[in-house]
Amino acid sequence: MNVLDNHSPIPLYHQLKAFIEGQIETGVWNPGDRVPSESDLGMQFHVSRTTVRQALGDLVNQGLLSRAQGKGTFVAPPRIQQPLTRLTGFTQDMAQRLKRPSSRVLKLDSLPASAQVAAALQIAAGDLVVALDRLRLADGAPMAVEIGRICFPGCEELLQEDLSNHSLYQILGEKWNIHPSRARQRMEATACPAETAALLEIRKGSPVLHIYRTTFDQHGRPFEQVESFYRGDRYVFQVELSSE
Amino acid sequence: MNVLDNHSPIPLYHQLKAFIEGQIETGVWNPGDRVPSESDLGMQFHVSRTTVRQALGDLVNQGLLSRAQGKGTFVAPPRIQQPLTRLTGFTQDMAQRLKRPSSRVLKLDSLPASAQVAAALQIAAGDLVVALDRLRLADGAPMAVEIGRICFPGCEELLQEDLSNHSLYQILGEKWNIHPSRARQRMEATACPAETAALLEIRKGSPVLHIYRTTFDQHGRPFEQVESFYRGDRYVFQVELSSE
DNA sequence: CAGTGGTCTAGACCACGCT
DNA sequence: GCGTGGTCTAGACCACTGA
Repeated sequence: MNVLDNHSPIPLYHQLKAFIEGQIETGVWNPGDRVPSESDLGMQFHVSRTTVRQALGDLVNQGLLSRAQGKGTFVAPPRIQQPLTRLTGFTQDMAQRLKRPSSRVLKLDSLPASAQVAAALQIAAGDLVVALDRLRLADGAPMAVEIGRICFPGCEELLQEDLSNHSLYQILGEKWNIHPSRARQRMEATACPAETAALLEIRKGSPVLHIYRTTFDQHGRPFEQVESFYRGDRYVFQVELSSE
Repeated sequence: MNVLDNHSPIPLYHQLKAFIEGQIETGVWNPGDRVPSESDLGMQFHVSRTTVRQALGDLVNQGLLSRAQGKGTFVAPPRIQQPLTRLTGFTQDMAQRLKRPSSRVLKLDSLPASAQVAAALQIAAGDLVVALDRLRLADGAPMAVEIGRICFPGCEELLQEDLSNHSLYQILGEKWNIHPSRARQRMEATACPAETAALLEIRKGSPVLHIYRTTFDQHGRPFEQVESFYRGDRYVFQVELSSE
């Protein structure tokens, strides 16, 4: 039996945590098992119940254990924490769904930012931004219309890029070292406007998932504002929510 | 000065936490300020230092305070990474949007689970679940229809509860110690079916945000499967995405 | 009922940061 | 040196669970 070392500079509750983590990692204790009671652990390791509780409390916070009054302390189920929602562009999103992405560029231009876009991108209204509008297809069928406004130092060179066949995010990463790291997204169900409906090959007024996204790079700077219309009958958005 | 109530069923450290949160929310204590020392708080509120530490520890975990050995405990800077998407029920969601939530119970019954619901709740098809269908209103106007299926040991007692005037999640927490901690949500834009449209006071076929959610408690057990229809013209869903 | 975790006390000694 | 938080003890009573 592992014993705790009173003279170690490592606090007793840290040593106890390490012991418990070991028991779980090596499979001695399995998910759903009840771990020894607080008094048992205290006696076994010759520490007070308070110290045991400090160790257990930390592990509960990390999600490794869960407590139930009157019943005991249990090994928590393994964390699935692969969030369903990763920040991705259309290309990667479709790849995850096992669909072949492609694009038709509707507009690629440089124009002054509207007040709303400027606010999102933290620039002045009227500053030049790159406008990139694309029809996005999955396995050759229309999936979404994206209306993008992009702004970063040197962004006007984007106008030379081939954005029909290459992922915007891939180009930004390779040529400008800009990596999307965070995005704020607003989503609602709306009736599809006529012009967009024609591109998506649906009837005007059909339900579409209407998304506004502002995307931030690895330094927290917003570089892109996109408005998208996803066909309601073809696209399901999944998200994992947590209470913390 | 606020004093703690020894005879309240609310633990002293909870009361102390509430006091401190209040000081920060009302701006009496500001980010960067040092809060009174642990011994000071103990003397001021006539509780032991251990109890003070329990309150402070919780608040540090929530990110509201930060500690520095030898220096003191400080009000933490407001978090930038405040995820826009918290796992909440309708009641809390509306409160955050500064709208007054209310409900009309459409159905409260016990019935056998469909195959799809059973799979989500990890039970056998045909096992009894509580069916709770509600029309949800914001400031008195229809906002969403929720079709809920709930299952946990003792769930049939839910049939006695007043679910028109009380939050389901609040009741689950108070009476059964069930706390939503994680949820998986699928969302799409659909045309509203006729029956639901009548309840929402919109035309049949109007765009609605159609959501399927499975909610898990603090032990990782699924206890609820809800299908919701939110009025597209009144509800915007916000989510924060991250690349990690 | 016995056993569990939840809360709480009144101490103690230590490591750290400042002055 | 002094005040801070960090660690730890040896108790106590409570609420809850399950047999």
